[in-house]
Amino acid sequence: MPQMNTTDLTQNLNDAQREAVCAPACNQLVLAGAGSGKTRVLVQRIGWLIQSAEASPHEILAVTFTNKAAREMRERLNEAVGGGVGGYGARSLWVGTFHGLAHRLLKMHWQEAGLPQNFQVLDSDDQLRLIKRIYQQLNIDDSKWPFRQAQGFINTKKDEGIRSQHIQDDYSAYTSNMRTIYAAYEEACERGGMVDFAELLLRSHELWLKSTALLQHYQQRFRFILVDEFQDTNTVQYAWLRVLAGQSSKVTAVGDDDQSIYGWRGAKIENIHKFEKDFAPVNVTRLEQNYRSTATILNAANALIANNTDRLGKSLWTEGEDGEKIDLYAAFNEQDEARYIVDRIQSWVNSGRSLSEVAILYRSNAQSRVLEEACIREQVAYKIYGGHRFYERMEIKNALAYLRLLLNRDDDVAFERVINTPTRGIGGKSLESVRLVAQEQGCSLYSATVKLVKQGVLTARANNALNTFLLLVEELENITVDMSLGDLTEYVVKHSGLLDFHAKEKGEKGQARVENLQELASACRLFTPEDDSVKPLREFLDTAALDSGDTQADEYESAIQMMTLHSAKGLEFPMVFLAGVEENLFPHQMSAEDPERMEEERRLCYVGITRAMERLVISYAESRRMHGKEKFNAVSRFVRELPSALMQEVRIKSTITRPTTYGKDYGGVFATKVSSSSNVHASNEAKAFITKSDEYSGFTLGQSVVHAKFGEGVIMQFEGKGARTQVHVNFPGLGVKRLMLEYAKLEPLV
DNA sequence: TTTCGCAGAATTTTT
DNA sequence: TTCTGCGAAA
Repeated sequence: MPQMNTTDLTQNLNDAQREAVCAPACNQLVLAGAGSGKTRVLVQRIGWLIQSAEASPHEILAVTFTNKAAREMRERLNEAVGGGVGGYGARSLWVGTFHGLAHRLLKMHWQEAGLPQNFQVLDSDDQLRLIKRIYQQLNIDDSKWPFRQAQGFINTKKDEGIRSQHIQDDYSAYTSNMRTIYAAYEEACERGGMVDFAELLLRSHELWLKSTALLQHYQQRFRFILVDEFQDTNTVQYAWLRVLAGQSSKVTAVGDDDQSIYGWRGAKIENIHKFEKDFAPVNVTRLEQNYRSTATILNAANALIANNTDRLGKSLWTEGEDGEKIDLYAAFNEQDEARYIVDRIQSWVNSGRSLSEVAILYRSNAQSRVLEEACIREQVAYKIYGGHRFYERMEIKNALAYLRLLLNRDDDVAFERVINTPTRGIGGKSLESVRLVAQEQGCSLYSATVKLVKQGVLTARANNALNTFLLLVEELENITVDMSLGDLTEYVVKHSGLLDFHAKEKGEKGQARVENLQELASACRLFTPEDDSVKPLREFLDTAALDSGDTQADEYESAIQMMTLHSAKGLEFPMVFLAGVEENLFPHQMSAEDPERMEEERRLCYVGITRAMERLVISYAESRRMHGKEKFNAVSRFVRELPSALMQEVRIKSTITRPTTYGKDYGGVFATKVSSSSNVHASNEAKAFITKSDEYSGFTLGQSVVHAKFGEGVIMQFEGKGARTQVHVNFPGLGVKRLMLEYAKLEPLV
């Protein structure tokens, strides 16, 4: 194995980075600004510990927040330290997410943790279903107490380390109701051997406290603990860490208070402050030199975030160039905004740059649609992140539920999911009887069904349907018992009837679902079990529960990336568009009242700006369709907080390129574009214009037109189709006029 | 039991 | 606008 020496490891670091990497064994807090080489420091710190013989890999624990970050860290460690021959390298060192590590511990020590060996991890969807069932059981009115409220309540409490019996009675109906639901939920999880995300953490924290011997073992083992994204830790995670670290382990916390954007998920930004006290003495290092963005972008980000209070204080700087100013575009509406953005992207491509260097970031997913449509129109390849993750898709969850049932008949959540999927004539009535028996006998739904069928008290039809289901599950297990994981899954998907069921769904949906189910089977074939003490299926299901499955994302495809600001954290792009930067949207309306949430919105904006390496374009729409209604929002306060010296407003007429088209009704000639942003895409555009002109009879949004009476104006919106098309035209000085296109006699202004 | 249609709601989402 | 969930009809 090639041995790297210590100088090699540190020679490419700046002073602050080196200080963090080469600090003697101590507790350290690394405040790492955006783009300051955070991951690198983390990896090199571990490398340094090992190479300076401070620690063996076996004694190091590295914690991240996402599977992706964990994977990346592992890869980079393998490069830096070596893959782990004879337990020396990165393999014997624990790297994982809080949840992943907690899961691993609970798997290893299930007895001490009071869990069945084959406990099942519930994702939030499973959790919600379980809660709904509990409502039925307890006869609670969900119009008064929404399901989501109960789910939020339970998760928040668990995140704070509070179990149902610890909840103080404040004699309010709310608290007593929620406590009852929480308690029933805990009981249901206990009975079914189910553990939700928050429970993984809480349970393993309790495991530390309950089993001193175990705790001591791990305390002695993990002499060095490193935590990434420390600003995102919640109360249990912090407590877990603190207990594990004990008196002697050294903790390195890396984070950025300015990038804390998950407060609404229980993340406690205060944990950074607490860390300094609880782990004193703490060596604090600030990484402020940025290797990502231009000085202009950084200065804008600094100016923005300076409006927040209670910061630990950090100011990014770069040795690099000032770069271009930040463009600000005021769009007429969201359509115009999308068109402008796509237009800019085309110029970017025409100047020889790549699509994959571009990202469009927005506050909420609903914004993606218009952008997506604009991309389709102009034939710009795009990829949207977010939405449903692979393992959360309905068809996949259905398939997994069958698989879960094969391993554990008592998995009530899985049972409920597939008892009538595909529909087999088991409706609410039959299910109700099953639930009743289960409740009376304190057994799972599956065994209740078995009992019920034996008794034969139901109608012949219901009895028959239930029995068919039981037989199906048994048969699936018997036949697949010796199959490989891939064959097993394929068999189950097919013979459970799921494949046909989803294939029958109308539209392209069915097709997509079938493809996803096939994708699942191939994921199973590719799956390599690591632990031969358990069935591969068991291991696969565990992985699926904790992994969102975004691994297969084809990263190398040349396409622009569209995502929410939240999912952009940790990424960087040469060209970034921040779209929809308007009051009520960003900052979001729902954060308007609470100053703390407003600061979080500002941090979100800070995250967005600092994603950009070279170019940043901010846009907002003067009018925007939201929830089907036309809204007029002011430009975001965040824009006003950026120094105007760093900005340039894009002038509509001079900068933006606007195609003029004449539809079929006007002679069937497609005029070429007035200005010159693209030749390459000309044919595509012509194609796109056919649909456009059909819709708009030859006019396009944002186009300048002349009206006989009102004079010159700009088209802001179309309404309706064909002869009944209405146009909204903004005439400077006169305001927006709604006109019937047929009678308005508008002339295009070239 | 299933399916269809209408009313009502509608951030962000690492695990 | 678009999705979800529930109630009424087939």
